[in-house]
Amino acid sequence: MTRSPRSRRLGGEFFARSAPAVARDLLGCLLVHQTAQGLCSGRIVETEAYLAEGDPASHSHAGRTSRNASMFERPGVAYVYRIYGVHCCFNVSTGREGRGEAVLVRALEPLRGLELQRRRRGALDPRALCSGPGKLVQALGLGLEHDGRSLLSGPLGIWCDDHDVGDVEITARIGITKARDLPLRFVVRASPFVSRRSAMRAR
DNA sequence: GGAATGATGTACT
DNA sequence: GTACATCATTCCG
Repeated sequence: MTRSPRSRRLGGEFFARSAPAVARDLLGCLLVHQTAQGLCSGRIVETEAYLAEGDPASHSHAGRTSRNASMFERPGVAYVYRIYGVHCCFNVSTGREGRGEAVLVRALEPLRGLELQRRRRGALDPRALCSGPGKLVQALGLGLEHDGRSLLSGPLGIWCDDHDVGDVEITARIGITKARDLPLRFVVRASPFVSRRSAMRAR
């Protein structure tokens, strides 16, 4: 696997596009988090788009609330929420400010800070470190305190190094009960680091 | 005030 | 494949 020497931080214009476009283009980009413990990063291999309209599965579907407020923030702001009382999921707001769109990052290929990531998650196979939305949040040291923080500057950000991800598979989203049929999940087909659950379900 | 519900992960059969 | 931990948010009365 090659790494380009040049990488650039994604700016507001990248996230200002529609959620599906952002979700697709985030594949291959690097999610990076710098803490006092060290720097951790991973290459994004699985995302899901959640829309502002016509998407009952989106947290913004019923309008703006205190929980989902970050989805309505300027594009490039983190939306982090707790799920099942146990885990947290990491999203980025997209589209026009106030619209209520976001992209959920579901899986990473761990890159830098592997030791620290293992410590946070327990001694594990690299494929088990970030292969799920709750896992990657834990591995990178993210949490609810990052909700509402901008990714455009500061210790948490997304970088692009023009890595070629190859074939992208587009499927239905995982783990939702509404709008199960919308093709809004984007997966790097060749990656062994994606979440394991299948999008295919009998209906 | 009370109850239902999850964009999950892990362990176990 | 199924069971369940665990709690903030949301919705209803």
